[in-house]
Amino acid sequence: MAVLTRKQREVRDRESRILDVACEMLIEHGYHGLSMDRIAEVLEYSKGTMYQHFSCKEEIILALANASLTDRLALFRRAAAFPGRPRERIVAVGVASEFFVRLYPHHFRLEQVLRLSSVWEKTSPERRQFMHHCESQCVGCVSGIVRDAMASGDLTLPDGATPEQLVFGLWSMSFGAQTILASSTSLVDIGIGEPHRALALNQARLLDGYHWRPLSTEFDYEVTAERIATEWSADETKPADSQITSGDSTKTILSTKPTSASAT
Amino acid sequence: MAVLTRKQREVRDRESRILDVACEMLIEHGYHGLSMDRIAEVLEYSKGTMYQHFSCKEEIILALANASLTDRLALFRRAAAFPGRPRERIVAVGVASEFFVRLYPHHFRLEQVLRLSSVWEKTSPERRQFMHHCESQCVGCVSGIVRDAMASGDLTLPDGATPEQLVFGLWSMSFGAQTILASSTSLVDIGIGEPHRALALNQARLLDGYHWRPLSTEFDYEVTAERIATEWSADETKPADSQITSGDSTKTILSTKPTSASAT
DNA sequence: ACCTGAACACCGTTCAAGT
DNA sequence: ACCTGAACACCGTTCAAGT
Repeated sequence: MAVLTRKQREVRDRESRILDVACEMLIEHGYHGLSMDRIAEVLEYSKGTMYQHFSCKEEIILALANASLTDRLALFRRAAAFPGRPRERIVAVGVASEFFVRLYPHHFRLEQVLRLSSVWEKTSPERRQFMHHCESQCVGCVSGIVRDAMASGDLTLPDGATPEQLVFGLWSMSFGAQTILASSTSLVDIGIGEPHRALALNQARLLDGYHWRPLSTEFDYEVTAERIATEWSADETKPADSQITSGDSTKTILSTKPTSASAT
Repeated sequence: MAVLTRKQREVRDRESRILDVACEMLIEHGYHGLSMDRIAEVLEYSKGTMYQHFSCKEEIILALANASLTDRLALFRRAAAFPGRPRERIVAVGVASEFFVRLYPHHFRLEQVLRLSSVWEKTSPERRQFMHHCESQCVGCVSGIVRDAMASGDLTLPDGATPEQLVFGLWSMSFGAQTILASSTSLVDIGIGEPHRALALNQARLLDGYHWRPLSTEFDYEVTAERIATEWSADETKPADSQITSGDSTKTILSTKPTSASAT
């Protein structure tokens, strides 16, 4: 294996330190609080040096998002590998999503910023492609489960409907709920006390609407979700030092090692 | 009624002209393309004058969003007043949403920007409150229909579930789909050819999951949707001059006048 | 009373000059 | 070869000076 030179190590470390500081700034002061000036000032580099790592401010944001998305993909893959009936595996994906937002509470704010066309257009094709790769792989994970369900007879899609359409339903609902949630508009005064639970229940209803067996009225998926959650939580060892620098910090949860067998 | 002085008229006209130009800039060049400098330059006002109308750039964006939201509320109210069974009225709300995105294709980009905490925090309480008013009224429209369905026996919510939870499901799915759609990430290569149709079908499945009668398998809501759409389209007279200046331009569609009776 | 535009503080980005 | 920081163009916002 290639051993990095001292120089290369320095460069890599500096890059991760830039990302760490940028992430903190974004969490603390939002999009407008993130400035190249201030990152350079905190790290005591010159402004010019920043541009050797990232060609523009937007690239930093996309790099941060890609870091979280990599871990999300790992979580989704682990969920898809959950041993159980397809609908239980979908529940596992839901749990994975919840873990993800807990692990990266700031991620949805990154996505919000990146979805602004004036931001997106400034990013590099390479990083964009990586992001799309993660996204389509995540979609692929879920639509794979859908196909398994169809193969096993648990699910029969109506004429004209595709697995992707169903996945789009789950995705848009989850994405919408998380975005509404993240942007602080107090949901409580609209009457939603537990948004995460509300999301899970609505997703279950959507799948019921597709007649995906066993229906949520025939099987208690909430206990499945809790079992998966406690199982995965047990794998969380130490909270770890930094979120961005080393993907290692959360490696334990992200591995796809087999979990205990599930009830039918 | 109070007749405006010449001065007052001038001020009001100037304000609407500022909003018009700002809207164009946002559509054309995105968030970063909107600058106080350039608005002032186009309208040949001084930068200082801008701040007599809007205390900051973000206020302009929120004012634009409030203008569209006012019309959305009118559309939702008209939809809620649709004469038919509750589930048909929900379909009418869906059609209203589609009309809304056609009328204000830029609106979701405004919301995206406003949901950035660093933007939102700079806006005035008055305008924020107006936005929340519109939002909660829209939610209220829909949850009213849900309650009607419960009263008429078309819908029985499971223990612990609230009308608001169901509305949250519809809302998050719609919001998520529109946002994903608006931010250009080509959905086609994920396998979603007609996103709007996919959204409508998924919403129908969600309501089916709640056992809201008649189920989409028992009744063809697509023809209901088409009937409402053509009916409303007939009311669209002239395309009108400006979107923002006069709410009058779209008044015809937005009125809540009774429509023709619906099939059971 | 209203409007102006110079002035200020802060951006992102570049690049000639250093080491 | 790499790093620096002055310089540039462009922001949003303010406010003393005008009319």
